[in-house]
Amino acid sequence: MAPTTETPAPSRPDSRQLNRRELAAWKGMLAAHRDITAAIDDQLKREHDISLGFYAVLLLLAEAPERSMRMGQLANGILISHSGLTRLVDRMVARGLVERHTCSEDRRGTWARLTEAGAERFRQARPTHLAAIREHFVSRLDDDDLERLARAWEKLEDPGLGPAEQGC
Amino acid sequence: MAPTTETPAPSRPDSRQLNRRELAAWKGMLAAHRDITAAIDDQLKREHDISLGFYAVLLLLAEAPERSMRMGQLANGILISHSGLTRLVDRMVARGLVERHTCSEDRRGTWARLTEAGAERFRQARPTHLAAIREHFVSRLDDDDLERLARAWEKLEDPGLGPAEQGC
DNA sequence: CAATTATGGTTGCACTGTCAACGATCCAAG
DNA sequence: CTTGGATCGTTGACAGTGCAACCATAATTG
Repeated sequence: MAPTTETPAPSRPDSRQLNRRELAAWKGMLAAHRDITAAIDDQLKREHDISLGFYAVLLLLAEAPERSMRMGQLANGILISHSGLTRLVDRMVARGLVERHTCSEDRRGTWARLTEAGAERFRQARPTHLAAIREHFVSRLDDDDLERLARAWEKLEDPGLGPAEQGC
Repeated sequence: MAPTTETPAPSRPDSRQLNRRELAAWKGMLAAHRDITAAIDDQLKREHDISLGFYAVLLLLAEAPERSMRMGQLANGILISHSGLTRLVDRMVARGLVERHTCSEDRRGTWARLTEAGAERFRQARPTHLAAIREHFVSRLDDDDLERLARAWEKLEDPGLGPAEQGC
């Protein structure tokens, strides 16, 4: 049950300390995630005046039929709470990137639809977003690294949760 | 300049689209980070009534000489803004886990010191934190995975930034 | 020493997010 | 129908964060 121990003498009752390799793998992910997402967010803000949250919504809507999604779908898609999405969409509406319209079939529901300005903003921002992911992440790893990473993430997926579709 | 293209015909001017492997490696990191940190944060809150932010401060202080650090060091250590740290420490002081005391050498400066209650809380929470990292991350990967991950993170480190010591 | 500049930390404000409570609407059971 | 519960989205109260401005103190320089 404990096939791999690096420290020969686990003398302390400080059970389950992480060894150097485990620590590097763990802390490295935290640092990489923090640095890369911050860099991408900064760049989107500087060059296109939108946050990463805005971008996520633009992406999902741009790829959706009719450029529209129900609020709930959208919230699940970008993994944010319903109330969080309400306010995020509020801000995007205020900026003219998205518009709300209630649907006739289910009058509880609300559709969020990309405006033409929103679609245009997305077209402008997407190359920046892709280039930033390349610059800070993809281009620094070789194919083998990427393949291994992808497999590792699969092993980490929690079976309890659904697939949680999220945009790129 | 484009050594690896998976799609044979990059027909669109949609330059630099990510291929499937790249996308899986990237999105997987986002999902894994989100899920794991949320799980750890929840568990710390449930079992020890502290957030991950609290834990980071407890950890750094517990390992520091005199259980004390200057506010600035601490902010750098957990990678938060100075103002963010001020308020984080405010909350910890209010809960009796940390105390402030100005230092005599440089009277601009402030030390944050772990109280006995804070040290005790850390002793209680640490096994939970370590076990959670094992459960959600380390135990699902083999030694080879961990080694590859650790190497990958090194490749991603931005040389512009300092080493950014952070606790486990 | 005085004047200037740099540094450490806190505060005001805005932004972003969550949770719990709510109003509206739909649907299912009687 | 109508009543009772589920579902969809919004709102209020609040936690947490960053930025820029600020005060106090130190360090530098004339």
